[in-house]
Amino acid sequence: MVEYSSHLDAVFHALADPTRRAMLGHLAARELTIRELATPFRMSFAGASKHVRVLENAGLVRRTIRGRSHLCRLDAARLAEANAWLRRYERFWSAKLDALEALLLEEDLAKEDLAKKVKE
Amino acid sequence: MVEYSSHLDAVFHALADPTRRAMLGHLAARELTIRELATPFRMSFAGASKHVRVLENAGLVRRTIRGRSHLCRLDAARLAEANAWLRRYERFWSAKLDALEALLLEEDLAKEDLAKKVKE
DNA sequence: TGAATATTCAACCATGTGGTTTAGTATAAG
DNA sequence: CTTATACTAAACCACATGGTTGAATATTCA
Repeated sequence: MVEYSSHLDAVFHALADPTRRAMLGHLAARELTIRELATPFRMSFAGASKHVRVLENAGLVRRTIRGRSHLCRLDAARLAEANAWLRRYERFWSAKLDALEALLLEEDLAKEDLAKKVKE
Repeated sequence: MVEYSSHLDAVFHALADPTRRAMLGHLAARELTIRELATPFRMSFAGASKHVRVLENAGLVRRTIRGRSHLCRLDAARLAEANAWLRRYERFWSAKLDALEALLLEEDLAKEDLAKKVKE
């Protein structure tokens, strides 16, 4: 097991993987079992289970064992810590906030286009 | 060199190391050369230089070569992107639960899943 | 010119990471 | 009791990471 000197090490490491970020996204909707978390991904169940463990070790996910199922729920406290760290640099980007908002808007529009494409 | 599917992969990975976070902290005060960035740390100069490279590849630092010195400055745009990602979970740590925000988050997640499907 | 400085590059090492497969442990259901 | 389900554990693999050292390159200074 890796020892982290700061929560931020573990949290940012956990967030640096798209599978794990997507898992957090799904947990934002509701609590999910390991199997439910694993299903959307094209990887072995054991592999997905290891990703959940990384999220759990980073304190981003809490697990409740209920019978043979492990129910996972999001715990956002560590996300708040990461956000607090990032916000210390806010003055460096707030000057260009309009540009960022424009960029995010464009990304949203791109996603909408993708949604349209899939429907077709 | 690692290929990242999203900026967030590279940015969060860069932030997951305390040396690199400290370097960003120093760059928040003023522009610094590689040597100035390296000095505070108990590691070889080449080692520190590699950390700067990671920050640069993540788009967090811009380099200007000036004679034999490489001047580095913070570029916060990618930090803003990371912050924007984190803030989508804000409702989970800020007590106020805004129904509209929750709805928007769920919509965003649906779009992301679609984007992933299209990539595959 | 020659020496010192600032930096990268290349090779190397130990350990970490994301992934797999196979086996093992509980628990639930027939 | 037996079988299916949910999950972890362990062993393994290829490759990335963080670190080192030593040599190479470019620039400045005396």
